[in-house]
Order: sequence, then C-alpha cells, then structure tokens
Amino acid sequence: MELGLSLGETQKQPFRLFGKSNETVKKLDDGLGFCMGLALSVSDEMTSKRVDRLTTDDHSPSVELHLVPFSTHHKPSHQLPFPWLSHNQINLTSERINAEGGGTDSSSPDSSSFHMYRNRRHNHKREDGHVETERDSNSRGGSDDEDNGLILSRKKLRLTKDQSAFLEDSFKEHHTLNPKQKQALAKQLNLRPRQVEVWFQNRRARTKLKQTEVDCEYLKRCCETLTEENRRLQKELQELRALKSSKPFYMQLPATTLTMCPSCERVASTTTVTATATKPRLHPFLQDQGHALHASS
DNA sequence: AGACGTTTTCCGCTTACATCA
DNA sequence: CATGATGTAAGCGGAAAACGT
Repeated sequence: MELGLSLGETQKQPFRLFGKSNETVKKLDDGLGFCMGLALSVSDEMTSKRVDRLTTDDHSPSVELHLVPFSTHHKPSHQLPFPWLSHNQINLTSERINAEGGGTDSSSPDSSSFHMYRNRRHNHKREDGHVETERDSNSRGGSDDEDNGLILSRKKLRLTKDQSAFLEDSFKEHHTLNPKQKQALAKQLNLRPRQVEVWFQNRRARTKLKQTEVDCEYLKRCCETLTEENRRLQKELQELRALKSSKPFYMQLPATTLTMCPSCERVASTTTVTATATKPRLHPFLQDQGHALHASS
C-alpha cells in the first residue's frame, strides 16, 4: 500500500495524523494507493468533534483528509461512496481498507472499514440536513436483501430473527462482552463488532428500563398500601379521640402493664384490662404475637 | 510516583427509521 | 393510503478505567 501525502497550505502547520504528532504519514506497500490531502479550512463543521480532536490543538483549523485511490486499477465502481460528505470534506474511497479483519471481500460491505478515522461516532449531516449513518453505506452482510442487491435502498438495519435470537441467547449468558466475545459474535452473525456492541448496550438499557418499570410498579403498590394504612390509622385516631371526650378519664385508661419494644420503641401492652365496653383496635404491633420484642425475649 | 494523553467501553439521552394498528 | 404509536439500531457526549509515555 502506498500512501501519497499531498499537503496544501498545511506546510505551515505541523502535520498530525490521528493524534500522533510528527507521525510518518507515508507508508509504502503494494497494491492499494491513496492520496491523502490536507487542506486548511475553518468553514465546515463536517469534521465533527472527532476529527476536530485530531487536529494539532484546539485552536488550529480543521484538517481535511482526502483519501482517494490513484492507482490505475481502481475503477469508480469499486470505490465506496460517502455521499454525506461534500467534495471538500473527507473522501474516503478504497477497494478495501479493512480495519476489522473482514478481508478484501468487496461483496460484504458490512466489513468495510469505516474505522479509518474513527471507530464510532461517524454519522455526518448532509447538506440537506439528513443524517446518514454508517448503515446508509455500510450495511450488514449476509441478508437476502443484500444478496439481491437491495442494500442501497435499505436505510435502516433490522436484525434478522436468527441474529436477534442468537444475541438474546448470548445475552442470557453474559450481559457484557469482552473484545474476544464481541469479535466472535460479530463473525458468527456476520455483523460488525460495533453492531454487536451497540446491540448489547441497547439490550442492557432495555433490561434496565423494564426493571425500572417493575420497581416502579412495586413502589406504587407499596404507596397504595401505606396510604390505605394511613387512612385506617387516621380513622382509628379519630375514634379514640371521640372516645376520650365521651368517657371519664379513669375509664379511658386501661389497666395495663406497658412495655416498650426495643426495636421500634413502641409501647406494648401485655395485660389488657379495659373498662370500656367498646374495644378499639390496637396498633398492629400490639396485636402481633410474633413481634420482634416477643421473639427476642 | 504522579501527571498527562490516548483509547476503549459504558451509560444516558436522543434521533431516525421500520413496522404495525 | 395516511397517521400516530411503538420498537429499535445507532449516534453523541460525558465519565471512568486501563494503558503507555
């Protein structure tokens, strides 16, 4: 592979590629050829945050990379289009630049290497405002649609049932993936590792959301129960107050032996001798034979 | 040893698209 | 057929951890 480096006015600036300062940009190899052009521009936002990060510093103008094959055997039909990029933005075309081990099988767009300048966060706004994603130009391989050449018309991936089922099974085993597992799954399902990673992230999010809903429902029921309990106690209190105002004082106090529960510090009566004809309901603690106080004693 | 930069991974939030009623 | 609701793939930004310098 040969990387030809074309520096426009950038000679004024120290070149820095992908954060590697003073990195040698020129690489020689056989077969694949690129022309990498850098030009100064402060106008376009396309380069996005990521590419901005690749510039020499926060104040430097954005770097534009033009990667175009100049090898004579590269036909236009072999070039990977990046329609979301305007002509003065990144043009990355190649027969194959595979960063993820997909080989040089051009029939599998899925394994195309979009990861030349970023392993993620590479959607780009077109001039019409439409955000095209990686999916737009790089779909998964292996589907029937793709085999039928319908890949260009598909704008959003839907995993096949088999793929989803396989991922589900895998998710049951472990909710996170290490790089090896990710690679293996991706290879098995003919997806990009990034897709597997995203699927697991979304799956975890769905699981968490469902759990949150369950928790919410539980808390709602608890709240209802407590509200009902509170209503009952209020009523009981009212009854007791009414009783108090209608009976002489000596009749209001039952002759009881009071003990205090060490755990909740509520007072319990162990002997109930009441002078009242009507027996008000006691607090559950007082009725609870199996309360901690009694259990511990 | 500690500071610093880079990379990777995760999460939360959001968007855009596909599908269905 | 149009439309709104829903599900989901995927993007972005930030945080944290690991690692190298």
